[in-house]
Amino acid sequence: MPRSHFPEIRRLDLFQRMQEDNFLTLMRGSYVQNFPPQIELINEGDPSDFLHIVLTGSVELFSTWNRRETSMATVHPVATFILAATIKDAPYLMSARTLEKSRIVLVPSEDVRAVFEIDPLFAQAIVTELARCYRSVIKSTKDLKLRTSLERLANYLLRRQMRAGGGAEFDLAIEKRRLASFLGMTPENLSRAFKGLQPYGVAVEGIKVRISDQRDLERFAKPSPLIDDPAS
Amino acid sequence: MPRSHFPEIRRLDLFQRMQEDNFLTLMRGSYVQNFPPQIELINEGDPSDFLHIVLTGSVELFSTWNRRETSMATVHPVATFILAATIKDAPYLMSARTLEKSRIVLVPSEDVRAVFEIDPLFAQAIVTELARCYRSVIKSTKDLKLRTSLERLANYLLRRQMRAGGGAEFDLAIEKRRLASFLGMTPENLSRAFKGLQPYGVAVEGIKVRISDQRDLERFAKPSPLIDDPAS
DNA sequence: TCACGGGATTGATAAATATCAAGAGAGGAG
DNA sequence: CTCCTCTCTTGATATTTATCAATCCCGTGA
Repeated sequence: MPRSHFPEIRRLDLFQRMQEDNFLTLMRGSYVQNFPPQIELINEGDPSDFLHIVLTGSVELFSTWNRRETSMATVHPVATFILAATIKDAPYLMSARTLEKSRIVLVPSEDVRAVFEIDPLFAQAIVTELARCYRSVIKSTKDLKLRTSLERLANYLLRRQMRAGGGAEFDLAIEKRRLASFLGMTPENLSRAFKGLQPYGVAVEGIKVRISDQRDLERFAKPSPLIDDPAS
Repeated sequence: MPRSHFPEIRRLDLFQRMQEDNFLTLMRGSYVQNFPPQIELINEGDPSDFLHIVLTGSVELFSTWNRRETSMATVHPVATFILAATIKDAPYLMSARTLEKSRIVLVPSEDVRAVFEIDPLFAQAIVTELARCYRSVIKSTKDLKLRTSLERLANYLLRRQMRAGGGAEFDLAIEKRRLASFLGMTPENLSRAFKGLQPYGVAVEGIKVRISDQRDLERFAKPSPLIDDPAS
């Protein structure tokens, strides 16, 4: 594990405030690996041997049941995933695959748990991170249960727009088929949903989205900080 | 806050291993209150002033958006709720109302955060609890996205059955209208879903459920520990 | 340049789910 | 005990969403 990666990892909320020697302990046991696209890193149900950190590329978290599959989240650099399983020493609940060529750090779960027990600041960061993740999933559940697919898409676009800087034009971050799955619908329906948002001033061409009437779309989408604000 | 309640609270995973004086600090600042049924304890969006503990009765966690409402969970004694908001000092994401006459302990969030910072065993318990909650919501998301309403009901019944001891006959724990909302469907559809499970050996009469052909129902429901096992 | 392959779109149809309206049943209050 | 209320159920219908099949589009690589 080359030291050159330490700074960007150290900068993560999770590792920022922990003791230096504990951080080094974690890094010593870790290793970096490059993966091609579409590689399955994790299979749900497997024991959680590693905490993963995405350095470059991107990773999709997804789940399957009875030959169906659904996209749960996409992880972009630099971020960790599968923290809860690591902490609980429980099987992964989601699978993970690379979407593009990706550089991933693997931190042995055992080490994470060991350091967690002796480093109060690390423990605190873990609590904060878990609470953030928990709240984020609750928001997504509310999104799923309280909104129609059209409303979900509208709010997704507004969130994306915000994250892209707030301009009228921005790019979809992920493939449409994946977006469809993430939003809990079929690709066909996503196409139709995009059309359904045209009357509210949404135009899509490839991965380019243009919101021509912000006010109108917001009046339809009715975004709420208790569902759509990732910070709250 | 009468000392008589200390033991049952102390027995909760969250408080079991923490230092005695810290526990007493928390209890000193807390108070118990009795609420009639159908009282709104918490309104989503409010600042999280208290960690709540249900001593008796039961509490429904629910969320609303755009005049729609959905049931998120039911909390039975003895258990805490709204831990994540308390820890993050962030607004509640869910509302809470009593379902019956209930005795609730209110622990000032400030105290919880303060003790959390000085008591490693308490911090550890919080991590475990948050990880458990997180995983439980992930399971519920998978349930929602990967299964039809009929499949969700079937698996819900199997989970209930398990929790009730595994016998062929058991009681529904909650009202059907609430169950419908919890499962993400309308009460009308829940009625039809129960009928739809008759061919698999499910009979319902009021709150009594009877599973006459366990094997058959399981073959249809295809329960998975990664969705349905609360312990995993 | 052109064929290839995979995602995206479109249309037609089917299935799932919600809505609306009415009626049945059960439990609580007086 | 009886009425009243509220939930639950049922049927009819509408809406939403999925499925299937065909075609389009676009980037890739020979």
